[in-house]
Amino acid sequence: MKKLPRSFYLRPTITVARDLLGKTLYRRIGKKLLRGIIVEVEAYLGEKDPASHAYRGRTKRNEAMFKKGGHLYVYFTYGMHFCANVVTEDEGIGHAVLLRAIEPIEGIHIMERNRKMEDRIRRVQAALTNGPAKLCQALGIAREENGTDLLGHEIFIAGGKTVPRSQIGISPRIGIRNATEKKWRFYLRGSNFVSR
DNA sequence: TAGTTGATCGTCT
DNA sequence: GACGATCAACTAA
Repeated sequence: MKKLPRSFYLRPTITVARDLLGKTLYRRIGKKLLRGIIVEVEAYLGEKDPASHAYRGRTKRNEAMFKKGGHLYVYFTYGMHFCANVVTEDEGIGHAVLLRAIEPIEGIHIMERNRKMEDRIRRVQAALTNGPAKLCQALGIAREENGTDLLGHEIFIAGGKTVPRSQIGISPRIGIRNATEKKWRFYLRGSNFVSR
């Protein structure tokens, strides 16, 4: 499976968000390779978007959002969680796509360990990665991964199944308080691994 | 099943 | 000093 080229990420953010559905997200940790299908994302359009971290321009925190498309923006929130975004469009433009959920494919045992589920009561497999912070924990993505180039070898995205238009669901984003909320959340219809 | 709350801290006001 | 692109545990019914 071939890595998506830089040009994939340099396109309009909404387009990239939709096209990321069905693609395969890879995470290499040492010799171990984790893998999952992207099933849910949200677009954040920087200066045009009051809900975006980049709405008020560049700060130390959102610096990575302004990198060239194809980098990773990881932020820390609620005092305990990390969330990962795929940076889109050209350098200097603060747009990104939040990865909200994946369907685990490979390295599931390692994901369970990362999520510290070992000694817990058996859970549905979806609980492993069906939320932006869960996904990061399962894949071992944290502060150090902020700014990672997705054309590198640690974290990257490659082609997956092609998703027919009819399989893509659209809805308002989750956890946004702004009244001007747009329908910028995209997910795979019928997937059991989408967040609630 | 729905609704509420505690955890916990970096960032921006 | 307030609060958040969240989650899990808890309560009530």
